[in-house]
Order: sequence, then C-alpha cells, then structure tokens
Amino acid sequence: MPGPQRKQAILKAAAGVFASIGYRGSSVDDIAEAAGISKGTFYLYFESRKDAFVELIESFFDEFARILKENHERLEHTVEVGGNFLASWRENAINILGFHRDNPELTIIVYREALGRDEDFSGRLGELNRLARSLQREEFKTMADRGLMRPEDIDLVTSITMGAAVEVIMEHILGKKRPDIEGLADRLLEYHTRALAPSWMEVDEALAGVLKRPARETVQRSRS
Amino acid sequence: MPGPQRKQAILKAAAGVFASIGYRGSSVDDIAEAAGISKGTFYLYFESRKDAFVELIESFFDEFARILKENHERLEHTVEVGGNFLASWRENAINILGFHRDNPELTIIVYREALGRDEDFSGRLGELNRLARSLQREEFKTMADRGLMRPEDIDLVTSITMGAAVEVIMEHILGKKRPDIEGLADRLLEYHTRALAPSWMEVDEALAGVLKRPARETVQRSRS
Amino acid sequence: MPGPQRKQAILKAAAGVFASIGYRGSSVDDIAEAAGISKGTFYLYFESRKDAFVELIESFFDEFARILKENHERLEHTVEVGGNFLASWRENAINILGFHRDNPELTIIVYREALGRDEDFSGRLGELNRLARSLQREEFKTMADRGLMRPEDIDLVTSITMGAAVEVIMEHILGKKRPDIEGLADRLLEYHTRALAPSWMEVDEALAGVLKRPARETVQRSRS
Amino acid sequence: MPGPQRKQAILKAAAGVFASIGYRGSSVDDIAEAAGISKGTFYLYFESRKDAFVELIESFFDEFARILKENHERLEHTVEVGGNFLASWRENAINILGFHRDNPELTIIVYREALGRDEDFSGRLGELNRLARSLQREEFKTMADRGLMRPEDIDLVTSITMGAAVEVIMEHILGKKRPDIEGLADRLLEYHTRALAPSWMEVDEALAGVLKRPARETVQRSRS
DNA sequence: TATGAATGAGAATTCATTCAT
DNA sequence: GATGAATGAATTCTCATTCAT
Repeated sequence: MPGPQRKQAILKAAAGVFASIGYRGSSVDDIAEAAGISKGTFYLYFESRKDAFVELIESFFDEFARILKENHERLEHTVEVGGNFLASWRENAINILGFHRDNPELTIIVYREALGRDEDFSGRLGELNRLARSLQREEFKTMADRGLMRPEDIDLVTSITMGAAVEVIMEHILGKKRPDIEGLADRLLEYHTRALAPSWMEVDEALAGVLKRPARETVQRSRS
Repeated sequence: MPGPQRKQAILKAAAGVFASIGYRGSSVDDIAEAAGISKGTFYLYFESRKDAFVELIESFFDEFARILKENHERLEHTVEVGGNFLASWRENAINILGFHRDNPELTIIVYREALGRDEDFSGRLGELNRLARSLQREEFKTMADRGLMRPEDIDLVTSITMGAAVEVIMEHILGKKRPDIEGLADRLLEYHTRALAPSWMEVDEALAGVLKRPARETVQRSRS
Repeated sequence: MPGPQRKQAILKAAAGVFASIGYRGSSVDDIAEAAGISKGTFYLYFESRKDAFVELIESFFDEFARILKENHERLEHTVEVGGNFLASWRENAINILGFHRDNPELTIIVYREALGRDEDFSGRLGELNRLARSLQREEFKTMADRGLMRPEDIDLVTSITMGAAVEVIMEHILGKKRPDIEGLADRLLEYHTRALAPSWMEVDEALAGVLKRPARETVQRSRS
Repeated sequence: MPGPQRKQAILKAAAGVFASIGYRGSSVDDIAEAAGISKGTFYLYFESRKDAFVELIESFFDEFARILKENHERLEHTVEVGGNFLASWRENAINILGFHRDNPELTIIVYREALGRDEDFSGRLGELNRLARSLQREEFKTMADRGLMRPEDIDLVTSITMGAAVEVIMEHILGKKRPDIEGLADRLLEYHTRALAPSWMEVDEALAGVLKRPARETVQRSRS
C-alpha cells in the first residue's frame, strides 16, 4: 500500500477508535489493531498518538472553517443585496448539517473529546469555536441592523442557535442511517425564524417560499 | 473530622480537580493533595478513583433528577388546571439554571468529562439524559395536545431546547461571577415561546405578564 | 528503611550497575534489581535513569573539585612561602589517589562512561576536566615562574601528568584490594620531578627528604 | 560501485557517525544516511550494527598491532646492537602519534566508546591494550636490564607512559588541524628520558643528538 | 543488488492500588 | 483511622532487523 494511502487508512482507523472509546481512553495498540498494523508501523506515520489526533482535528477544523466562511460570505452578501436571506440561511444550515453527517466520527471526536482542556488541541478547538461564534454573531448583527430580526441579546442568541445545532447534530444526524438534512434544516430555520422574527415580518409567508417541506401549522387560526 | 464529613470534603476536592484538569487527566495524588490527605486515606473512603467520580455524578444526577421531576409535575399540573403555563415554564427554567449555577464544578464534569463513553458512568449519564429528554418531551406533548404550541416535531424541539440550555449554561453561567439567572430564563422563555407559539397566541401580551424584564421589542408594529 | 537511606542504597546499587555494564548499557530494571526494589520504587527517588546518573556524577564532581581546590591552595601557598613544594605535591597526589581509591565505582563511571558526549552530563564533566586542567596548569605556571621546574610547554606537561594519573588510577588502584597509595604517589612524584627538575636541582636529595619509600636508584653511580 | 568498495564506504561513514555521536547513541539509520544508502543495504554488507563497529575496531587493532610490533622489534634490535635507543624510541613515538593523527575517528571510537565493557568488543580491545602494555613492558625491561633506565617499577612506568600518550593524543592531536607530531614526540621523549635516565647518563647531550627541536632548557646551569 | 515499509522486542515512565506500620 | 512507601501492570515510544518487491 502506498504511503499516503496507508496514512489515510491509519487515520481512518484512528478516527474510529477515538470516536468509540475516546482519545484519552485509547492506546496506540488500539489504533494499530484497528488499522491492522503493528505498533511500530503507526510510528512510521505519526510522531505520537496525539499527533494523529491533532491531524484529525486539524482536518476537521480546516474544512469546517472553510464552510463557515463561505456561509458567512453568502449570507452577508445576500443581506447586502437585499436577497432572500432566509434561503441563504437555510443553505448554510444544510451545509453545516451535511458536513457533520459526512464526518460522523470526527464530529463525535470534536464535540466530545476535544472539550477537555488538553494543552495542545483544546487551543485549536477553542479557536474553531471562537471563529464559529464570531461569524454567527456578525451575521446576527447584520440582520439585526437591517431590522431582519428582533434586536435581541445577540451573544445569547448565538449560544442558543449554536447549542441547538450541536444537539441536533448529535441526536438527529449521528447514528441515523439516512438523516433528513433538508428537513432538519427546514425545522431549525423555521424555529429560529419564528423566534427572531420582527413584528413586521409575515413569517408564514416568508417561510413558505423557502422551506422544502412547508411549515406544519401555518394556519390553525383557532380560538377565533 | 468525622467520617462522613471527611468523605464530603474529599468529594469536594475531587470535584475541583476533575473540573479543572479532567477525570482522565487527574490522578489520585491530585485529589489527595487537594483534599489535604494522603493517598492511602483516599482509599479508606472510596474504592477507586472512578468510584469517587461516579459518586459525584450520582449526586448530580439525583439532585438534578429531583428538580426535573418537580418541574415536570408543576408544569403538567399547571397545564391541567389551565394555569399560566409560561409562568411555570419560566420557574422551571430558573430552577434548572440556578441548579447549574450552584454546582459549577459538577456541571463542567458532567457536560465535559462524562460525555466520553466510559463503560461505567456513561451509562448513568445516558440515563440522566434520557430522563431529561423524556420529561421534556412529555411536557411538549402535553402542551401540543392542548394547542399551546405548534404541533412541531417534538423530538427535534426537545433537542433544540436542551441544546440551547446546555450552551447557555456553559457560556453564560459558568465562569460568570453573578450570572443573571432570571434574565437568562426570560430570554430563553421568550425565544422558545415565539418559536413555538401557535397562531392564536398573543405572544407579546402573554410574555409581558410573565417576564421579569419585559421583552425588548414587543411593539415595533412597523411596516403597517 | 527511611527515605534518604533508601535513596543512598539505590544510588549505591546504581553506581555498581553503571560501573559494571555502563550507563548506556544499563536499564532501570537492572538498577532496581540490583537494589532489590521494583522499577516503580526507583521512580519514587529519581526522575529518570539519567537523573540518578547525574546525581552520582555530581557527587563525584563536588567532592573532587573540593579536593582539587584545597590541593591547589596548599601548593600555591607552599611555593609562595618557600616551603617544600615537593612535599605539598606529594600530599596532593595522595589526596587524589586516595579519593579515587575510595570511590572506585564512580571513578570507573566518570573516566569511562562520561567521556561519551551526552548532551547533559558530558558538559558537567567537561567542566570538571577543565577545572582540573586549569588548576594544574596554574600550579605548573607558578613553579616554572619560580624556576622550580624546567620551562616546558605547560599545556603538554599538564596532559602528560593528567594522563599518567588517570591511567595509574585505572590500572593500579581500581581492582586492587589494598592499593599502596603512598607508594604510588612517591613513584609518580619522583617520575615527574626527575622529568621536570631544573638543572640546578639536586633531585636525589630533594626526593630523599620527601618520599616515604626512598627512590630506588639514587646511587648507582655506575659506569663512571 | 563494486561490493568491497561500497563496504569500505559504509565503514567510513560508520566511523564518522560512531566518532561523532557514539556507538550507543547512533542508529543504523544514522549510518545509512551518512553513507547515502538505505537501511536494507547496510545489512547486505554487515550482519548487524555491532558487526560494523567490530570491523572498525579490528582494522584499528590490526594496523596498530602491526605498528606496535614493528616498533618493538626496532627498539629491541637497536638496544641489542648497542645503537641509539633514544632515536628508536623517538621513531616509535612518531609512528604511534602519526597513526592516531591519520585515524582520528577510529581513535575517538577506540579510546572513548570502546572503553565501556560490552561483551563483544571490549574483549578485543582489552587484547589490544594488553598487547601494547606487554610490548612496552618488555621494552622497558630490556632497557632496564642494560642499565639504560633506572630500575623503576616497570609496570607503573608503563602505565605512566601509556596514560600520557593517550591524553596527549586526545588533547594535542585530535581536533588540531596540523598537529606537530615530531615536536610532540620530542617533548614526550625528553620528558620520559629525564624521568627515567640512570645517573650515569648525560641526558642533555643524549637528547641533543636525537631531538629535532632541541630541549629547551639544556643550559641554565644556574646555582652552581 | 537495492530498497524501505513493516515488525516487535525492549526500554522508560506513570499511576492506581495495596499494605505494613 | 491515617499514612505514604512500594508495587507492577499498562502505556508510549525506539530501533535493530527482516523481507517482499
């Protein structure tokens, strides 16, 4: 097996091991066994167990950061030119959910293991977290400035949407064979839109033009 | 120092150690030192390092489960008798946020460390998580059945509210000297209420009667 | 066994191991076995195998440096006040030979192992070597200035006397049950005195007043 | 590159590596890299790392032993026929110093590394050492028997001259760009001659006829 | 011949747990 | 009860050596 391919194979095996028994709970032996190689071989490709872990984290980081930035630019641009920002928002959500669906093991690793405060990689992840928060915050700021959302405490709203996203990813995407990414994006978008909509906005209408699976209730003018 | 009291002192020290350097990153030496005892003494009170960790988790579990059940009963009862369910919800939120504020170290331990899947305590925590979800789900079910919220995908809404809560706790309560529990509860309640309100509900009015710090926007009937 | 005593016992065992199979050839297992303890216990008293080695080296260094300085001062003082410098020289030699006789294992370690260029302790030993050379050089300088020795290349003479001393120590002291320190000192002193005596000096007479065992030949005015 | 030539090239590279980072500190990788070959190739020419080391030692041994024997025979013959034994001695010294100057890496290896008692090559070196000592001893014996030197403890004198030689080689030849072999031989010869000269010998005169650079002091008949 | 990926035995170090005092 | 010295199993990492290509 050619070098780089073997390295990828080991990384894949390592991702599985880290995801299932955790970084701290795993040993190089576990990884070597999972990859079907000897311990010595592992060290041909990585300097240390942590090295492999960091490489996984980094690859997640790089790709995720790229997506977040693209999303950010799309949304900012859409708002700027007066386009349909809900449609942009939805697309962003789909990108993010899809990315996690496509990287289930890294997702587990990053959201579980990497929260611990290990000198080395917790810094890297704090960085990722700060990046995500700051982009998200800016987006909300932009929307709030244009009157597209209620002038809520943006920091708190950021926490709410990010926490919700993480939990939805962990519970509704990981472990599902065929997660309905679009449906989840629709529901998240609807939820946050209703929560944040300024009073002038015709939410039902706005959503109707954007969601793939239309909002459930819309009507139900009951009580009247 | 009498036995049970000493045991509590050790647990307290252990909580500090686990919260600051993690379960896997800590040693019995660290705990013993933090508690001002010798390693041998630690083993007079606990069978193992994991034992102490599990006891901390358990105590968190027990207290939190009690709160969740009380909350659940209060809300169910309020809905049943046609009382102000938003007020109940708010009270519940305050209880939960307050509990975490009062147990910052255990909160860190549970939400960070315990996510890893160690055979032993991950089971216990999964249990807690399942309990919280199922109570929350039932509450939403009750509300949805009575038309108090849009008949959303209740499982997903549960994930959203729980994820949001966890993130808010981690970001806006832990590490703050004087977290504004009531304000946070108000904002969360408002957010979820707006997101979930059925079309007949006069959200602004309903919230006005419940929130300590009134919703910001309320008016802004713009566009008209 | 009390702590410091155990530490000394381990150091003693380590000295034996290092002396017999070398620093690089030895393992912590060897030392632990020689000391009759477990590997773990070794690490209660030393940070690493190197740590134990360095401690041995340092103790050798400190004691030897002390002796060298005392010797130096004695000789310089004797020369200054016009005393019997050969007697001082002899006393110095006895001190040095005696020190090595009393520390045979450290002697082996220092003169064999420590010559290799390990980043850590070779520096320490280079220091010791430089100290010995510079003191010796100064002594020769003083003697030469006073006309007490031929104005040879002092650096080379220093190498000769030091090399001779090391070899004599290794071959005639180490491994002997009862090395005759005084006899060896006599012979070395006689050798170097004859080699270095200026032409005015009555060597036989001068030595006769200093050596314990008188020079052998002295007479043998043969041939004439 | 033809086999034997390649083997020599590898040995040369190995000598450099052993001399600079030591036998025990070096790896087969280091040697292979220095030789510009792969690790596998190394094993085509040598059975093991130690094998290469032993071969270097052996070649040093063989050549050095040859020189020592030639020297020995020359000196013995000169003495036998009543020739100028000091001139022979000087020539011997030049041969030995020159040999070490021409093989600096092997010199370092042999005098530093090989002192450690590794089962395998320490035996070989002990042999070399014993050979050198016994030849030297015999030479002194011969000289003493003829009254050419004071009847000193020959074993001790052997240690003195050998130790001096080693130190002079290490300090005044290795690391110098153009060591003055003849000058060093002169000085050593003069030193030992003065130390060992029987009372009948006119040392200054005898040396004057042999040294390239005449003895420094010679005169300075002071005091008289 | 030459290669270099793969192996695995070995060495250092850590730390949970035991137990004699 | 309390101690802390001692233990040894577990883990990381290295590197001499092998062998399929």
